[in-house]
Amino acid sequence: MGHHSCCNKQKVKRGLWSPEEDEKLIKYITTYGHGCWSSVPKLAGLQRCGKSCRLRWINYLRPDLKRGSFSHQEAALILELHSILGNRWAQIAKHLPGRTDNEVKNFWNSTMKKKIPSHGIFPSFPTFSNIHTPYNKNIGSMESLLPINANPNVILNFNHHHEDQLCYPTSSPNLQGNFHQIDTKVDMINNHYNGNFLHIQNPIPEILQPMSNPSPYEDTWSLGCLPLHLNQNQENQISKSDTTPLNKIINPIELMEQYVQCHDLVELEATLPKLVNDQSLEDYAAAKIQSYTTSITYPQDQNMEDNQLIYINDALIFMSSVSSSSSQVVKNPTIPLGWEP
DNA sequence: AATCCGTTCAACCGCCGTCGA
DNA sequence: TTCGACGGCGGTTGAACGGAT
Repeated sequence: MGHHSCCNKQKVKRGLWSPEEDEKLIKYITTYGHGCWSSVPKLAGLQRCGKSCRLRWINYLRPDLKRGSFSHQEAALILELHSILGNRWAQIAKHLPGRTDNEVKNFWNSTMKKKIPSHGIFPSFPTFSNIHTPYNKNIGSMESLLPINANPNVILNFNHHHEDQLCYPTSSPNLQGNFHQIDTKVDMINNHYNGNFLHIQNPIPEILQPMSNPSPYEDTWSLGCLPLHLNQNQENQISKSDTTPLNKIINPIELMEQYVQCHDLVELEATLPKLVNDQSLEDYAAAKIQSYTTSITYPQDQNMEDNQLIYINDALIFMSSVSSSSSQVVKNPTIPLGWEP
């Protein structure tokens, strides 16, 4: 187990920091600044390695840190950003004033991840965390592009009208926006893989638009849906993964491919922005979450706050409905018990 | 009161990218 | 161009804590 070079030269203390050590570090940094971290321990009179000092300062002692639990708005923002950026905690934390990457990561792993149904129905909002893209070095094969069940926005609807038909939830403006966003993500993936995947029209093709315009909540996940028929392979794949009708969710990429095959879509590359590098993704993410950040910074903006709460409500309601395998339509959404940040 | 067990989160580890000699 | 120092990041660990039994 090799230690960082600065730790090898001297005997360093490890483990939890004592109040005395904290005091020394605070005193030194507020007086002189950290400069070169490797020299901080010696100059501050600490038996720690520079890296440990840096971590302690950044994650715990910095005066601008916001302590305490995460707000609904912050949780919503993390959810959204994670769907865009994957496990890039430092990037996510940049949009959360006073929060550190470590804090966001811990919050995700201990609170949010846990509350997402563990039976694989839907690990998170559509995420890049298991996609090998220029933005995320994590993985693997094209098979892992998006796991079956990964997309809450594409579900099989088993209500009275459309049994065995695949439906997009379409009526919630917030989710509509989210779905639109997925289109762009898919296009980003397409671009990265030299257009091997379909290209999707933007705006969304008419057939994917709401079939009616019901109230924002009432029919979010069960009505106003578009029937799409599955081939035998998809049916088999779904039936292997889950036996609960409402929980049937399929790979959105496959769905889109099938959609294109069925409707002979013409490629409309020019209609979508080309987001192929890190900066583009950052810009995209920044634009996408601007309203959230604004509201966090200026919580008195009630409209913004409402929008965020509606957004997280949508997300949480869906998670709740999926995990409970209930086909009941949620008419008066509230954050389910235990989902408070 | 003692023990067990699950959760949280501070801290560590190892890897990677950058920079300067 | 190479190499070492360093900062930054994400994944993981384990101590501390709290609730259940």
